[in-house]
Amino acid sequence: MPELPEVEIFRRYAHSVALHHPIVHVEVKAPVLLSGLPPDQFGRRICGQAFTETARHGKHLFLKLSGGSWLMIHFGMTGGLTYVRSRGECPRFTGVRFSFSNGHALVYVSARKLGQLCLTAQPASFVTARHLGPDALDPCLTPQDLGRVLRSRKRAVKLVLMDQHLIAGIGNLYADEILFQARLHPFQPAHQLNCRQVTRLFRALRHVCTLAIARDANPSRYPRTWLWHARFAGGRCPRCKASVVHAAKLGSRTTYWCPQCQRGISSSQEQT
DNA sequence: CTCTTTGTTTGTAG
DNA sequence: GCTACAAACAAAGA
Repeated sequence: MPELPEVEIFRRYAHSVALHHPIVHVEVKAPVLLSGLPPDQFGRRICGQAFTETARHGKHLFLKLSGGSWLMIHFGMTGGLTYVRSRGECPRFTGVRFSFSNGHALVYVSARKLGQLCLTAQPASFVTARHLGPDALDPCLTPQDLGRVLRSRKRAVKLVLMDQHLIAGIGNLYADEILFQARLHPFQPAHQLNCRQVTRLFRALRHVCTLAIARDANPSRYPRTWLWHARFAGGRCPRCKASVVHAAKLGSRTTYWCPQCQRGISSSQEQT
C-alpha cells in the first residue's frame, strides 16, 4: 500500500512508538533489501544508537539516528512497519528487525522484498541525489508549480503525476483517485490541461492525500464517493452511478476511471 | 501454470 | 533530453 499517505502513517507510527530506545541488535533477514552496505556493517553502524527524529519525502521515510546519520526506508509495493513487544518476535515476512534495549523491536516487513533500506547523511541530500521532485504535500508547492510541471510534459497526465522525479509521493492508486476527484481523464496529455483543470488537479491532489492521512490510510474509512471502492471489473462510478468504470493499462499499470465523469480526450484505448 | 499486484531501475529504440 | 516499452527485481494469491 505504501504511497504517500501510507508512508506518512508509518512515519507517525514510528514517531510515536520507536523513538529514544537504544538499539541493541539489528537482524537482517532479507539482505536484498539493503543497499550500500553488507548486513554486518549496516548493523554495526546502527547499534548503540537510538532513533531520535522522523521525516518523510514522497514515499521515502527517514529515521534519524542519535549519531547524526539517517536511516532511509522505502516500502516498495508490500512493505510495512510493526512495533512488536515480545522479545524475539518476528512477524511473517520480516525483512529487518531493529531490537531495542527494552526487549521491543521495530520490524520492517515485506512480502515481496521490493523495498530498500540504506543509511544517508540527510534526507535533503538523499532527495537531491535521487533527483526526487518536491513532496506532493509540500506546503510550498503551488498550483503554478504543478502547472509548470504539467506543461513541460506531453505524456499522459497520470504518468506525470506518478513520476517521482517530478512530484514525489503519488502512486497508481492515488493517482487514479486524484484524477477522478478532479474529473480529468488519466490519458489526457499533461501539457494540454488548461488553467482551470490544473487548479482542480492541485486541489484534488491535496484533498485526496490529506483526507487519506486523516483516515489513517485505511481504505475502509475512505468516503463512499471515492473511486477507490470501484476498482474492480464491473465497478460502478460512485458519482454518476450509471456507468461502469473502465480499466486499461497505462505505463504497465491498471488504470480505472469513469468514462462519464472523466472526459477530455477523444476516447480510444478504452475497455471494460 | 498463468496472470496479476499499491514501486523503481535499467536497457532499448525512436 | 523526452517518450514509450519491456524486463527485471521477489513472492504471494487468484
